[in-house]
Amino acid sequence: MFTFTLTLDPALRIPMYEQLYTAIAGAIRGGALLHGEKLPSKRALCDQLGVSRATVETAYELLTAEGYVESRPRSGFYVSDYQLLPAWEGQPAEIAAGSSPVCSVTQNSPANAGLTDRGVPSPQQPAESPFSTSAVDVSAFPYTSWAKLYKEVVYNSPELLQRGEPRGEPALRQALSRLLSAYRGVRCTPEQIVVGAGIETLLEQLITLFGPDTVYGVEDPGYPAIRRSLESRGRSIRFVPLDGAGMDVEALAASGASVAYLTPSHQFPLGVTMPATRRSRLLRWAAEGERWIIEDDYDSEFRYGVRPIPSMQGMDRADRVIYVGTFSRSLAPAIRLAYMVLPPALLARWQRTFGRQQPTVSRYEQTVMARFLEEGYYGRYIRRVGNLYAHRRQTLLRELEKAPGLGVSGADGGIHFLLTCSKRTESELVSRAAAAGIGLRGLSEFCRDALPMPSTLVLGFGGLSTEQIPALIQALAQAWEIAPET
Amino acid sequence: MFTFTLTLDPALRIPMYEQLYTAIAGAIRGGALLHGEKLPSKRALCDQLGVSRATVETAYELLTAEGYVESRPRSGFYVSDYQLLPAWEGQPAEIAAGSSPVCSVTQNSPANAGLTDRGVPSPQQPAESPFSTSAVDVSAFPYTSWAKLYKEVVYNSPELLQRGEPRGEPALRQALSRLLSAYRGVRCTPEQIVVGAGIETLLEQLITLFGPDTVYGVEDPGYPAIRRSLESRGRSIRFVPLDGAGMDVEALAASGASVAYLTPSHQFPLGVTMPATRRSRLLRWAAEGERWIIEDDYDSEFRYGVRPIPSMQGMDRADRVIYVGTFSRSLAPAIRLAYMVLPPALLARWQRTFGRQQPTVSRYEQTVMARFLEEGYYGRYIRRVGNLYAHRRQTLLRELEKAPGLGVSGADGGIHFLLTCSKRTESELVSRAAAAGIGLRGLSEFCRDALPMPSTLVLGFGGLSTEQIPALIQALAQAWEIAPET
DNA sequence: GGGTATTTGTCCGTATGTATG
DNA sequence: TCATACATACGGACAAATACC
Repeated sequence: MFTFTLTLDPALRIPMYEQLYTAIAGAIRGGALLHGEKLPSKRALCDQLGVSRATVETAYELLTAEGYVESRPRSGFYVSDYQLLPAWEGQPAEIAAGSSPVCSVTQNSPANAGLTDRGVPSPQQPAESPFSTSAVDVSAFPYTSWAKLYKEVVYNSPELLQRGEPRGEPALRQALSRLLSAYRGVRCTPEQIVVGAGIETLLEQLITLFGPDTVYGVEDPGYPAIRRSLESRGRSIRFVPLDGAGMDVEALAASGASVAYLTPSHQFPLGVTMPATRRSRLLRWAAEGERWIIEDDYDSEFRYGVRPIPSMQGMDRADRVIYVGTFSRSLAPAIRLAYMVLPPALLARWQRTFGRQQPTVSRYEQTVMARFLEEGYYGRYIRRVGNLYAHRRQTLLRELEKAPGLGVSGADGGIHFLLTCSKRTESELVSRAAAAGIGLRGLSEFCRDALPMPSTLVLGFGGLSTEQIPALIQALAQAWEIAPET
Repeated sequence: MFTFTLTLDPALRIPMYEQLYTAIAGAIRGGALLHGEKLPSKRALCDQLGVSRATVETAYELLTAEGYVESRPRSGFYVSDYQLLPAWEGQPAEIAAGSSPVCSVTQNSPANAGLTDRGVPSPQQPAESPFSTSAVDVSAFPYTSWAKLYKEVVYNSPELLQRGEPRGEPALRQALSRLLSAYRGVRCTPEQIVVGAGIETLLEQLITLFGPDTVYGVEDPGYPAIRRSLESRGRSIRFVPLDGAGMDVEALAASGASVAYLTPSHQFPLGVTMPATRRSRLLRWAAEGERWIIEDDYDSEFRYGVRPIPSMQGMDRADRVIYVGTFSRSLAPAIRLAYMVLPPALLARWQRTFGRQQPTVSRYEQTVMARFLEEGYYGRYIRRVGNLYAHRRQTLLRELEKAPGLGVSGADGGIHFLLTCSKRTESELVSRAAAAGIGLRGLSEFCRDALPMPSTLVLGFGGLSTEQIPALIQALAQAWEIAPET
């Protein structure tokens, strides 16, 4: 493939074959085409340039005669070793001059040269913290099965290359509705399910559906990504405080918000599970008016020795809950596949607004995921990773118990929890850990107005390995000077 | 017994029988109701829903007419074999929205109420039109190579399961920048490229970046999907007329728009290629203020015997052009992979707003696409399909020449063109073709204020096979009564 | 790994415009 | 004015090489 632009202008006085010759010869001299590279075939190039084959042929003949390229019959033209060519410094000036406008090598235009990755603001998250809350263990990912399914799907489903259903593949939505009904008590038909490339994509759609004047109530502390999405769309946000049972309903009602974004099954970042009574009160709040609850069930797959509480969506009798879930945490962050369950009324709105757009997820990967679910791969994988996490979590908690003055909460499920150390302030905890080379995030980073618990950190264990845990915890204990004598 | 929830809301603007019809039809399509299952009896259902029997009867009649269910007299209504129904998925989105059962929910405005086909006794609407402008020939898709690459990528790149770069895989952006430079004269670094799941997704991001008060100028006639995206986001739209060279610059300037959405290389639907002079004037308009041009190059891969004009982005010296492209038309509609090239100033904004979100395209498929490009698969495939299209187009034009009074325009590139038949009005052309079983779309469907050419149709040939062309054209000529004596 | 359809360099006939005689 | 030659550009046909299944 050429990395430079070829433009022929028949209006010029220079014959086109000569323009072409000059451009390619210049590219070879300039190093844009290296020894051994294949030129486009005569037909490909004449099609691309919109000229006849003879034009290209004449140019290639010239190049061959000059020794720039070699013809390998019935195979193609290849750039010959320029080093062995006679020196070209003495080229006539007019040819060299003619070459520059025709063949512009556009590797790096000067205007853009200064704008690299470092020139723009990048996420401030510490590079690779072992306790990152977004890390996920993918070591057990069933590569073989996934690739095998993908291959089968590609081979056997040529129709998947054509346009798909906007909401997502019927087979996947069918599988999802079964999964959600069985494991999360979600009550829905496949019709109500919408698939999208990540929760952010789905949230974008919801924001559009709700219109510009909707006021959103979000958890404080809560998910920064949600706030960012709402802010970038210019929406009004109310930061609603939490208590030990989750979002404060009175505060929510007083806030004037009409859409509440919740993580009831394992609140992020506090980790509390919302009890049924609070859920009922929130549902009642929603049922009282044109109000909606977005239930983000981002990490319900992993529970440790506690009974799961069914989703709020399943308790809802007023059709005010939008259930949202994702495979990014249960399978792998790179799997951009999320889903939401829309109440009928919203579904109709969705159809009006997005019912003609193509889905944002590859039909191939949707179908692979459908089979991954239907054929039990997913269930087996979740159990396996769940055991990994359970073991890791147990090791972690046991090690943390050894150090005095540490408290753990929110560890009933998911892959993060809160760690409190009353002996130091939060910023001390963070900075001392950083000095020891361990990136940590304080709870206050997730708070807007409220700071419910002092000296608290948010620790993820999705990216840890069991072996490194004792050393890590000991390092932390030492950094915080709370280690027991060894 | 239904396994899904039926909720009728008399407060909605949609007639209750239609709500009922939509719910059941959707359930059948989605697979919640399977072949052979018995629907509740009319009496049972009307009692259960608290509606009159006439409501249920009308809904059941609709379902029967559409072929979803079959009435077995004195026994009940049974779900018919959905597999045997005409393929709904392949329908062009705009047609599907008007007539397909799922989307009829969305067509509930009084103005459109009469437009649904429930009054039509014919059991099914025309299958996908052979002349659909969104159809793409995927018969030559290299399944084996794609699957092989995917497998290799999955096996050899475990890191792809982790979070990726928000803009997209560096390898892909590198390959794209090379491709765009070589074939479209786009001047950019890989850093400026952003990858997303379809042009709509990228446009959504641009709409967010430009803020709520930006006024958009779109081509009239033009792309309905673009208007819909802008409308659903509540943006101000100005419909700017075209002349033979593309968008009217004076009208654009007078409209007060600050962002222009253009398809310069093969205007949709007119098919005209914007000449360099018009491009310069538009670029000057943009350079004069805080203005932007979105250059949608959806179609540029296929050209027939004409020299390509490099992209406007490549001519732009003021960094006001956002270049947008997609693989949905060149590879397959289901490949949800589009890209845009952001000018440095916009890139910084993009980073601030979206720089932390995960990309919307699977890292696996991104990497597969990168190798697909780098290793020459893409180039070979494009040439192959291009030859297919060229042959098909030639057959088509030759057949059309046989019939007197037909005029073709905009056929220099892409996979659609305009057909004019001065002997009849546009609606006559459409309705007579429909009566002959051939779905066609008139140019006026794409017009908002302007109707530049009378008696003109927009024909796509991506979904045709060469063999069927003569018969199809003959059928059209007969339907229009312009056939020469045989 | 083997079979087949496509691609590819090459050769060749043709058309058009221009210069020459 | 006409004939000839040449430069440039276009496209069909052939057999080997290659890509795809």
